Amino acid sequence: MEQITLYNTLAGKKEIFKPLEGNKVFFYCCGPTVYNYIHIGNARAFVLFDFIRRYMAQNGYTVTFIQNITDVEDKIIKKAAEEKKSWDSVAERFTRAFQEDMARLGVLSPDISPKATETIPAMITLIETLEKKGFTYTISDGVYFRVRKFEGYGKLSKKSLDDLRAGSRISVNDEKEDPFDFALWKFSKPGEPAWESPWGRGRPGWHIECSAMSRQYAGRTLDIHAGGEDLVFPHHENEIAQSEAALGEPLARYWMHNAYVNLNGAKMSKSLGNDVTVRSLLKDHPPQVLRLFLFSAHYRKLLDFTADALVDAEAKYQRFNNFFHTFSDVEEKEDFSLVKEWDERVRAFLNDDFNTSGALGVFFEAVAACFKEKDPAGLAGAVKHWLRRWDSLFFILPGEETSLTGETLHGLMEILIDIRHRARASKDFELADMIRDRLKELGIMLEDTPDGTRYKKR
RNA sequence: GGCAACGUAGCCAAGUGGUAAGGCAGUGGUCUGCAAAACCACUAUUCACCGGUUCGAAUCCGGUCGUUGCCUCCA
Repeated sequence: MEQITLYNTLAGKKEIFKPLEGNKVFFYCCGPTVYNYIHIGNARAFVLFDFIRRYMAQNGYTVTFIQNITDVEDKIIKKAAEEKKSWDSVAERFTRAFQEDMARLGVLSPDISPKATETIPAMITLIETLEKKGFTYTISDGVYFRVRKFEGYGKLSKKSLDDLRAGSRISVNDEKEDPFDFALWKFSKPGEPAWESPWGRGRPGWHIECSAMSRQYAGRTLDIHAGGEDLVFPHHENEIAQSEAALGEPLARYWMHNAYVNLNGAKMSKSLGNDVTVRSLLKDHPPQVLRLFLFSAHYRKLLDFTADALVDAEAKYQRFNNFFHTFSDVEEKEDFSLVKEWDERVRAFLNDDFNTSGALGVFFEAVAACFKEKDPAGLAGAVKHWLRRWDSLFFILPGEETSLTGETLHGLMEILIDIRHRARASKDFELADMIRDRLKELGIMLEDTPDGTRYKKR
């Protein structure tokens, strides 16, 4: 079992990761609210935590990965009203879109993927417990959590209620005892989705679902609770408050948060309308390129999504592509002794708070070493095998079929290459170049090497 | 206004006490009919700035400036 160090937001520092019991890891990651297509910033969190989950699973931990789908929420209702559709059809459509985007990005399905609407009984039970302990009160539009009564409020985000109040921009609802009290249960207006509850017909508040689900599916304190940096306050702070107030034990031991993706220097956000969807990016870029972009910086560091950044990621992808293409005749073979040092460095980087950027650097060093070797066949075979193994986790390498497949096509290519060879021999470069240019238009690149001409599909 | 994070070459970025990984771009060369790919050489005596601690600091401490974010739904 690898020893992993990770940055725990709750502790405010890196800590050695130790599951509550043995090698069992209950890992909860906040999922999407399904009212729109996800953007590249959303994808950062999902790609990252899927990566971490799989790295752990491949290294001796038994991971149960839980990721909710928020399928009832104000924004979904709003979107449905705009489109004149039912709220549940909107939720269904974007749930499917989310799952498709994830699959294309190479993100595995969670072990458990509960929907908010399927977990309402557990939420009601939790609110009842809070009510018994005096943490709730009811006003005209819903049941609220009494933030002041929970002693540790602010321990995750390192904020005190008084600091927050000083700079508060939130509009104060006169009925609320404190502006930071939040809704556990919202009463429904006519036409809005509604479930029966002891307090009246309504729907759950946003924060309660993660608390209820993690309890229902893990049954105890989580080992890891993860999400984007913007969820620290108030979402995760509120989850902690309600869970710990109700159950008297920690909600999670380790809290992990990824930094944002900015768009040309400013925050990318669905609500600001400057988001770039994964769906649109996948039209022009293979998923590997998007993942290379996402892995290019440490996850706790801000990533700026720019045209240059995408060009950079494309170039990295091409570098790998050229490597596999150049050594396409070399058979992959397992020879760990040749790659041992690189492998240890990659592991050291990943074990130190999942430093994917450092790990990528090692991959490129290995690639460069193969190109530099005078007789690289032995090394390249081992590096190819080694990279492919890591790629089951990273998913950044080009697929196997970079050269044309199919015997007929191959035969045709041989003919064209032969004609061009003859043209060159008789110094008919016009013809030779025409063949090369026309093939290029089809996306087939010719390369003249000392061992003859070869081709690849771009 | 309050609270944070970050600031490493033209760009991206790793490195958190022992003397600057890696990728892209650039320049010169090798190879080529010309290319492509690849290789070789060059490209930060220096890590925003100013002090301090230390034998030694990009790395620790204090201050200054700058960027970004959170304080409202948000990955």
